[in-house]
Parts: sequence; structure tokens; C-alpha cells
Amino acid sequence: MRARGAETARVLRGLLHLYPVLFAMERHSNCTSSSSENGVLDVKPLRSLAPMFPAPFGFNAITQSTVPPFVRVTPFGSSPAGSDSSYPSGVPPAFPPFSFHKAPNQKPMNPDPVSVATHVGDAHVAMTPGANGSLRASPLSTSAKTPTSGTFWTPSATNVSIDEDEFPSLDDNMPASGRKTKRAGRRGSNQAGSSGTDVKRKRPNKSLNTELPLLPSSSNHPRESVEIVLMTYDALRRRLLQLDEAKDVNRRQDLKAGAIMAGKDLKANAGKRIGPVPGVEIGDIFYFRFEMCLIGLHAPSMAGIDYMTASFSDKDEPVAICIVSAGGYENEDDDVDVLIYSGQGGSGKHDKKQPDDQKLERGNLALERSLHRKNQIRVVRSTKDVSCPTGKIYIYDGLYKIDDSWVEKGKTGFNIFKYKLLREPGQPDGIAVWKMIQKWKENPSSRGRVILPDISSGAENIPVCLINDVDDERGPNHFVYVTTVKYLRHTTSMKPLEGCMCLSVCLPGDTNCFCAQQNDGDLPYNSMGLLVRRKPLIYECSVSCQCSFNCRNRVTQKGIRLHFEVFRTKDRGWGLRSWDPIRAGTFICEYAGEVISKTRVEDDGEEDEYIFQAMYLGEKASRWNCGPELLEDPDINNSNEVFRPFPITISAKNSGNIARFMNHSCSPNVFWQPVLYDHGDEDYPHIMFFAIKHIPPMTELTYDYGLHGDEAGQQEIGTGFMSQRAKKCLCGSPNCQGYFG
DNA sequence: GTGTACTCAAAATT
DNA sequence: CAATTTTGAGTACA
Repeated sequence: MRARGAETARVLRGLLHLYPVLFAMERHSNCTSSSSENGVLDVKPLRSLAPMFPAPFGFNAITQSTVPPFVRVTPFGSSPAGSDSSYPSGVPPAFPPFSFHKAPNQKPMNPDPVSVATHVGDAHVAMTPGANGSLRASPLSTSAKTPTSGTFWTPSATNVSIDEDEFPSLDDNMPASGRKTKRAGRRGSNQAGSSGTDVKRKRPNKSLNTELPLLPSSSNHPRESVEIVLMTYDALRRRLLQLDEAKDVNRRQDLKAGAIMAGKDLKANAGKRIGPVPGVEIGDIFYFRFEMCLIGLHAPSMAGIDYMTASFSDKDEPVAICIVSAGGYENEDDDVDVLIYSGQGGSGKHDKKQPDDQKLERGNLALERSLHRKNQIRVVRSTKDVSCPTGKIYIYDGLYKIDDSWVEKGKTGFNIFKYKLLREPGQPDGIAVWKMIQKWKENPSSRGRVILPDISSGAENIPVCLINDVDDERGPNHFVYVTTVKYLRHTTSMKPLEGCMCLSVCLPGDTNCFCAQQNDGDLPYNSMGLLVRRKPLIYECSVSCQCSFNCRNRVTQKGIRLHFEVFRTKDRGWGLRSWDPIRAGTFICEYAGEVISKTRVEDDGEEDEYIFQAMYLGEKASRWNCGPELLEDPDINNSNEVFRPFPITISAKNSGNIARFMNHSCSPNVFWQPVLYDHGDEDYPHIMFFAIKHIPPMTELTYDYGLHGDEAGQQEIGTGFMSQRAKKCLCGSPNCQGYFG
């Protein structure tokens, strides 16, 4: 329609050219099998449960005979479509082995026939004719026409949609005329894009931004797409907050960032679907409702019930697809497998405060229909954010089905609909992890298999326990626990930092603050102490400053703030994880140890597995700042920083802290950032780690050691010095590079 | 296509 | 501090 065809074709060609991987969809799943070593019971798949085989476009096995095959393509994966990942995050099995009755961490392995059969079976039963009527998801709105399963994120390209006419609704049984399409078949979804003629974009593209380095460079894995969207969103939101703080206004950066993202079609999993969302795993956490909108988990920006019209064999009906239980109503959610959820409405209209009976409409009606259709419903639960008592954390808790519903009188005396939801069996723990940790915190002795309650022996602000619930290792080799790096010279003899003259605390927007000036004019952390943008070097306030220790420009110098544990991994020695949820941008820890000279590295480098060199940042970290680019903020674009390596080399072999236990991953959740606070030698900064993304509790913390994918590095494998250190990577992430340094 | 009512937000304010 | 007000975005639906 319209004369947009040519432009669309051009855009698509451009995108094809730029991002060929986006259009290569063939993938096979690595099913995750749980070993039952030691005869452990409870075989269960890891975090991603459903997706056992690829169904890239969310074809729903639509078999309506009057419709030409492959014509009706909906993005709604009511089939077990979804991610094909075993470790979508690439982060080693986030499934925590703290429960001793369960199988410990797993590597991707051959499919476990049992769990595959079970899950496919489950999904099938729900969706197949015969059981409860066949379930065909159908679009509610035009925006749902995206013929993808969300395998990509959607930088415009995946919003390629087929012309409306080619999607007769199920009701108008057969299109009037001329509605046969050229669709070749399943793999044709994106070929349709390349043909250009029968394709149009869903909505005018406000800005293509193809020049932005935002796209996943080496992966078309849905997990990657979701992560990129979330990382970009949060970077943008943090930057907007920083700008607002400097102007002393504060208004909903979450919505502003979300509007910008949505306006540029930077979303994943466009369109609604029943069941799992590709790239979203049980246990994933969110700090804003908008995050869940952008990745296709829960579309409404405020409402708690997400629903869509689905087609059953007899008729179309609204069914609920996702609910958020966040304390707004009288729910019961103490049980990890049962949720009593209240319907919506009745709490008083916008203008009138008067409560009222709830009505069987909207979300309530959809929930009621879901009770009868027995479709899976995603559930998001919430908890209070410990680090920010005014805030909430949303936890994706997996799939449930409605078991019962009734009406009862609420506290105000008016009728409320109640729905009893039961968690589908066989899923990894979601909220259960949180409840478990809560118990540990109340009663530390309930955390079993503790080897040492605090490996820092009191050196850290918070104890760091040592845990092994995998094998019989009693702990790492001896080392001295230190909390910071030890330089070759004492810091007092190093070049000093110049301080600021701010009284009390440094304030954003104060152009006179010398420390802000050093950091390109902004305070590097926001009021919550989160890093706003990665920088070549951060200057924190120091002893030379007039400001107090409470100044917000003192973050990393105060030491760790999270409850960590060093734990035994299944196949990678010791690892590090946290009992606390970690928000993107949070300071994790320093790389402590001794600064050593290059010559010493070469002398005995091969024996030292605890060396840190500031030579390689990692791809994720390089993209961490990309959100603000969307603002087209000239300030930022000019500062287009190139990564600069530092000559510093730190060994944590003999002395170190928790950082020495952080393993490598090609899909890391942590990156390093140079910081100065106690001296001014720019070649020898402190190496501080920050969270790349929101990290659920008990998820292993990893960073990218480098070498992989690096051409120089590759060449060095098997030859020079580096060859001694290059190791086969066991990170298990879908875009694993095979080796790391 | 347009307008509007509705909503388990999130911050600011009282 | 808790309760309340304010400003909201996306969606369904008229």
C-alpha cells in the first residue's frame, strides 16, 4: 500500500547488507539435559524450559483448509516456539545448585528424551485440536503482524509485515480475492522481505539508525536480542536520568526511554503470544514495567493483565497471556506454585474514588476464558527492591494455568474476581530462589554446605561465604585476602589526584565541580550509585576533595555492597555469585591483587591463572553505552571514545579478593572499568567491575577475558606466549568463541 | 482512521 | 515514613 514499496525494498536491502545474520534463521536447538549424577532425583531442564525445537516464526500449525498453506503466519508462538537455547544467557547455568535434592549445574548436552517429550507434549496438549479445541493465536491488531518469532530484535527490519490483505482473519473464512501470496514456506519469512514487493513496513519508520552500532554483531540468538534491547533501554534511561538530575528535574525517564525505544522500533518479540517468550528465561528480573513491554513479555504499560484474542476451533475468544502480581490488589502469593490473583477494576474510577463491583470484562473476561481454554499464562511476580525501598523488582516466574475462579467480597465490601493459578510442573525455580535466599538471610545456618562463612575474614564490609554443593573440594588454594590492589609503589608517592572544592557533596549540574569536569562534565554515577556510562577512565572524589565521604562520586572506593558467595562450579573450578539481585550499572568489586611488571608475567605467567590485563574490554561492554546515542546528543557523539588499553597487569595469585574467582564468559554479565580515587597515575587505575545487565540472585558473575574472536589472539593460539594461557571455553553461551585468554 | 477509558507505575509531594 | 497526588503509555474498544 502507498508508495512505500520502493523505499521499503531499499531499507530491507540495506539491512540485509548490513546485518546478514539477522536473516539467517536456521538453528537447531541444544536441548538441555539434566544429569542425574549421584542418582539425584528431579531431572529438570535448565532455565529455558519449553523451546525444544526451533519454530522460528511461531507458526502455529495452522491447518485451516481454506487458507493456502503458509499464508497465515502469526507471530504468536502458541506452539512450543521460542528460544532454542540451553544457556541463553551464556552465563553458566544460572540455575543454582543450592538445593541438594536437585541436579547441579549442567552443560548443554544431548537432548534428554524424557524432558523433551514431556515439554513438547505439554505444549501440544494445550494447543492441539481435541484437547480443548485447537488454539490458534490470531492477531489482535495490525501491530501484531510481524512474521517473526522475535528471534531477532527488531531494528525496523523485523517489523516487516505482510500486507493486511494477506492475513484474512479467521472469521472471514476465505479472502474475497487475490489473496494468495507468494510465500514460499517457513523459511520464507524473511525472503519475503527481500522480495520487497509484497511487503510493507508496519508503520512509518521515524528513524532507522542503521548507523548505530546497536545490532547484535555475531548472534541471532533470541537471548541476545532481548539482552541488547534491555541494555540499550537501560543505558538510555540512565542517561536521561543523569541529564534530568543535572537540571534538577526528575520525570519518568523510564517512560521517556521507552517511548524513544518504541519509536525507533527497538523492541524484541513484537506481537503477542501465548506461552514462552523467546530469549526470556524464568528468573529474569526487571526494574521497570516498560522493560517487559519492550521484550514482548507483558505489553500493557500499567495494567496487570495482558490478553489477546485467540482462535479456537469453535470461535475466537480473548484469553489471558501474562499477568503481573505486584501488590496492587489482594493477592495471595506466599506459595511458590500457587497464586491467587485478583481481577482488575472495581477500585474506583479515575475521577470517582468510589469502589465498585468488578465486572466480567477486559482482563477479567480473558482470565475467565483462559480457565476454560486451559492455555498457559506467563506470571510475573514482584518483590521489594532491597537496594531501593521505594522500588520494586519484577521476576518472571514462568508458566501457569488457571485452575479455578470465583467471586468474593473484598475489603471494601465489593465483589472481586479471584483466579487460582497453578504453576506448570517441570520448570526451573523462579520466585522460589528468592524465598530460599530469604530463609538463608534470616537463618544463615540454613544455607547448607558452607565451607567458610567468610573467606575475607572480616576484611570486607559483608561476609563472603564459601560454598561447595557440587563435589568434595574443600576450597581454593591458599591466598591472602586483600580488598584492593597493591601497587609497586605506595600511592602516596604516586602522582596525586586534583580534588574538587565542593562543600558537603558534589551535585549534578554544578559546572564548577572539578571532578565532574574531569569526567566529561557529568558525575559518573547517579543518585542510586549506579554507573551511567562506561568511560575510558573515571575520576572519583579523593582525599584532595573538599566533599564528604557521602559524596555520590565515591562509589567503588567504599568497597563491596552485595552479599556474595564463592561457590564450586560443575566444571570450571570456583565461581562467584550473589545472593542479592544486581541492577545494571551496579558496582560489583575491584580486581584486587598485586601490580606486577611485564617481565614477571613472562617469567612465570604460565603458572599464574590469576592475571588481569586491561587489554580487552569485550563486545558487550563496548556496546554498553549505546542507548544515549539514540538521543543524538552531540556531546556524546563527539566523545566517541575509542577503547584504550592500560599497561597495568595485576596478579591475584598470591593475594586477591572475590574477583579472582570470576570466570570467563563469551556472554558476560559483568565488565571492567578503570577508576582513579587514591592517586592520579592514569596508567595504573583501579580495575572495577560493574554489572552489564540486571542479574538475578544466584547467577554466576562472569566477564569477558578477551582473546576470543580477536584476530591477533587467534593467531597466537598455539604459538607464542599467549598460547600457554589460551583455554578452551566452557561458558556454554550460544555465541561462545571457543577459546579465551 | 481517531478518540477515550482503563490500568497491580513510578516519582514527587504532602 | 506512608498516604496521596501527578503525570503517564500502551492497549482495547467504541
